[in-house]
Amino acid sequence: MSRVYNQYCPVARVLDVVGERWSLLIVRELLLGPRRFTDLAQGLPGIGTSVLTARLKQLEQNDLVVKRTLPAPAASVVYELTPDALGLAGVLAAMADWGMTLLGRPGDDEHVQGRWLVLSLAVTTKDAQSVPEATYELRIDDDVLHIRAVDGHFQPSQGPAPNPDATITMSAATLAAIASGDLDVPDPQADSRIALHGNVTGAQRLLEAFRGSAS
Amino acid sequence: MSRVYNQYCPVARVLDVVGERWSLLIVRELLLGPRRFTDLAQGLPGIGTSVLTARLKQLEQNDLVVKRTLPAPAASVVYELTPDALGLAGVLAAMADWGMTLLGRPGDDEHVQGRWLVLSLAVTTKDAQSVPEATYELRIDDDVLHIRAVDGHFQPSQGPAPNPDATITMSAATLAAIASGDLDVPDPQADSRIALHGNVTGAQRLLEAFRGSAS
DNA sequence: CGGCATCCGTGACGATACTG
DNA sequence: CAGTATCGTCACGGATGCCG
Repeated sequence: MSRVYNQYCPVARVLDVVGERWSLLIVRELLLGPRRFTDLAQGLPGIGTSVLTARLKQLEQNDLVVKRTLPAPAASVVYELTPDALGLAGVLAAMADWGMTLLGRPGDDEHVQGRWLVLSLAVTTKDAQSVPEATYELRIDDDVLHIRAVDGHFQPSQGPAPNPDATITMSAATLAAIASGDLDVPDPQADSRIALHGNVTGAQRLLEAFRGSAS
Repeated sequence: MSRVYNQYCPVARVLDVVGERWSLLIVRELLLGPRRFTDLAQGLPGIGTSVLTARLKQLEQNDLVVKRTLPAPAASVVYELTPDALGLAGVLAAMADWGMTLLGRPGDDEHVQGRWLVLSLAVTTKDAQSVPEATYELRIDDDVLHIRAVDGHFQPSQGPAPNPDATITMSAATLAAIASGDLDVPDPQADSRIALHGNVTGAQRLLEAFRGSAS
């Protein structure tokens, strides 16, 4: 069993459960929806499969993750968060909030994945109510995910949206540039880096809400 | 330098800075005010002085902690959080919030310190506005700290209060029993475990606000 | 190929002893 | 009191191999 702090303290209890290296990043990955072992591994560059196995087992024992076998045709296994673990969303949100101020611009040898940025931007953006209620599908490099804007906040999920009102296609580097404030949201007609379809003005509002969050 | 994730992700950035073992607990200790090396060590049972030194150095390099030499008579050195680090209060609060649900009751071999509970209770209690605005001094085992109730929330700090409106004396075990919901706040006249002085009804309200937070 | 166990080198951690 | 030095142990990262 893992090292525990043996302190009767809520903060220490949290660290007992998700304080080891990689644990919270696994939760980050699963916050966008269930994932398979291999997909988790490639969303966590450098983790090593044995550590991933160990962490998933530990999270399972603490009822934060369940291993579920997909029905018939897929014949695959996915890991997903339990309702218990959804309380961790607040912790991740607080971390994303503060981490935005540390973000700067991507380093040269640094991994960049659209899902990481989208998740953090979705939970930290303060003026989500300036974005029209709709479903926005985002295609960022190889990632496909979507954001539902409802009740003045965002619900991000992985995968394509069933009925997207708008589609946004861009590279992770471009999204990083927007988040860091380096790039104003340009007129998509004039800028080949961003392609919008469907509800174009809504999509532009979404990107504008993201602009400069990491400054 | 420590292991970093090399991910352009706000959450990973936070973990790069405070993700190692003990780091966040050091921040927890300092959230109640500046502390000396030895006091930090005894607030973090099991840490080992070399690790504490290493963590303090790392936190210093990231401008989260400053080492300050106290004026004349004290001739001592304290560590305190920088304004940058105060953003971490939100992270700790979110962790305390979720950790409360994991807390249960203290284990046999578990360390219990009043300051840990008071800090978490102070930042997570939802109905702080039911407590009269005042300064409450808490003496819990060997810890002395105080809470200012203002604007419907609590500001906890270590040490005695200059002008306490009320004083509460109890053991950490008793406070744990209240937090876990095992112990209703008793009439202090009838219960020798709790001693109240000054604004007794205000102090009772404070304890009632804490009751059952960890259930 | 996805999921996981195993082995190994390196580094982080925990405990204790020691110094200014 | 405020650390540094040392050392045994454990966790991590990377690679390999097994098995459905």
